[in-house]
Amino acid sequence: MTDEETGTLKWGVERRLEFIEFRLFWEGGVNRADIIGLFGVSVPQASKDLTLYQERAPGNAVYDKRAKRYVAGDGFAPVFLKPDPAAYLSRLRSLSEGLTEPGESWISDPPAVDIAVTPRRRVESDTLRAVLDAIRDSRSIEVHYQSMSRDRAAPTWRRMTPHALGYDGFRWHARAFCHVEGRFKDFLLPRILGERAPGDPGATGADDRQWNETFDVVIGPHPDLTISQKEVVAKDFGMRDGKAVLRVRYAMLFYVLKRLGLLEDATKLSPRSQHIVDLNRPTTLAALERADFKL
Amino acid sequence: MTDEETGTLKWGVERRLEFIEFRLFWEGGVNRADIIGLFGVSVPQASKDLTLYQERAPGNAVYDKRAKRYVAGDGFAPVFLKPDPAAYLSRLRSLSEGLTEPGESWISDPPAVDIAVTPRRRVESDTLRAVLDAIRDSRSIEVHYQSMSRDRAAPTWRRMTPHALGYDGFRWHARAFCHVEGRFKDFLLPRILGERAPGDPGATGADDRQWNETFDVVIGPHPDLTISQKEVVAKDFGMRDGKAVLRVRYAMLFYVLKRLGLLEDATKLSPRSQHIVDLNRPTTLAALERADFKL
DNA sequence: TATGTCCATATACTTTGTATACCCATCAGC
DNA sequence: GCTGATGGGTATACAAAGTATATGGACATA
Repeated sequence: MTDEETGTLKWGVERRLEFIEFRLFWEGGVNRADIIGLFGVSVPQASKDLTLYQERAPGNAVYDKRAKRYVAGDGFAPVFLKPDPAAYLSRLRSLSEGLTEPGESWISDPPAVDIAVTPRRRVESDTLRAVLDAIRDSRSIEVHYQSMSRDRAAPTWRRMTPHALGYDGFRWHARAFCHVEGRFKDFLLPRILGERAPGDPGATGADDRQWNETFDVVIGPHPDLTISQKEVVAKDFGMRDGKAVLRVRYAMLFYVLKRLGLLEDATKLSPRSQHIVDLNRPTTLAALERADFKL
Repeated sequence: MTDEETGTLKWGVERRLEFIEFRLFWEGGVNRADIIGLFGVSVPQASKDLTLYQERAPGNAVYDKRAKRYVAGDGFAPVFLKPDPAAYLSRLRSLSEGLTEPGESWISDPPAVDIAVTPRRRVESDTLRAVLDAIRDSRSIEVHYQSMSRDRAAPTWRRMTPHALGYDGFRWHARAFCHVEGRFKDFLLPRILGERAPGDPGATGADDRQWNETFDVVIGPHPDLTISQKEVVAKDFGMRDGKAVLRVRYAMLFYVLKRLGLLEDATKLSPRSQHIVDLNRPTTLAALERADFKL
């Protein structure tokens, strides 16, 4: 049986058809020139691709003679990708932050975008590789770590056994067993200044209770909002009966609360900027205590 | 001149070599089976690719007979990609959040990851498309918008002319001229429940002063930190002489301040969770006022 | 009307990739 | 120490995908 009969396409061809569909859906149209520019194929090949796309997805692409390009047809139904707004916006963010090459992202003329970024120390390639290696092989490494302890200014070498990565919304950290203190801790990747000496592990991820056990944060709309405002906030956060439950690892609890603005007593903050409150604050504070974060 | 002489590679081949390099660098090794699995090529072709990679990047790949796969050589020097830890972590995040297909991301066995996410109402495909179209074509649309005004509970149809997108760290919004109020505003994409009736624009992006003009936020370490802690924070944020300047659009000022924890008086917050303060708070408050955010 | 642009298609040719077969080295298990 | 399983390399004949080049058509603009 040939490829043509089975409908199977070569990887490269499928990527191009996917690209055509992406452009039709999100960018309002596609050109032979677009295909040529991105994939470096010849003019006739780009024509063939467009023809093939029309065979595989009838009605999706119609030629707009005025604009001299294909635009999405009325009853557009994606065949090669499941269009996900979150995925598109994620691409747009990567592109805007310079993490993706313009060609790679498939977005031709991105809209004007601004992102509330905050400048942060960067992570070194070697650091990330060393941590990933240690996690993969279940081994320990020594890291030259710049901690935030009250008086120790200079970075020190400490052995640790990482088993996971965490992201708090700003920075990445390694979740690791600290051989010096004999307990699990977070090591911020940007504060690791060097790494050396892979060795035997001190503990496994299964031993990390704070990582493996979760706590339920219960949130609700800020009490000072009007009834209609509360309804909007409830929809924003997918609340039912005025509340929503977030299941969070103890090891991530501090970060989630900080991100949600719930570390302090949110009822005392202006509802204009703080839309939600913690409906179970005493329990949460106890959980934070258990998670080793003393405020 | 042939391709072989110029060193030019077909798009598909180059992707595969890039993939080989990616795996060598970040994932500790690569296999024929990996290439076959991801790109659907035949066994001999995968062999050829590995051979070709070794020709193009001598010494980067060495065969580990024990592990039966290629691993990165000692003097590994990337040829097909510039390894960027931020890009890798961004991929990892997309993968963990389910925004990327496992195959597409090139990360074979991702480490355990947790991300401090917060549940949010989703954006509709049609909404995003309509807004992107309007931005691209400089047109207006009517949106069925659920606003947060104090008493208006029901969503209303309002005409607006979007010219940019903004991301506050949590949600995306359209920066747009509001035809009802006759001024530029932010429309949260998840609160747009419907869209219709493209029409003439009400104003252009160039008219949006709050978007086009910027304000400098000056930050410094929290005064209650010890000297050594301040040094760490200074390095974290790239401060010089105890301060750093962030240039921010007025239209984004509120979001940036919220993200940095600087909406309230940060000196009154615990330095344990709030590491930085606004060194110019009165000016910032005036700027917020100018940005139309009345706290 | 002339010109430029963009799409489509045809032909002859090159490159890339497949299917199949066979060989080699290493390792785990008997 | 043999044996089979696994993973890599390579050769040959063939299929497919893609290129270069040329030609023609539709449409917008000057």
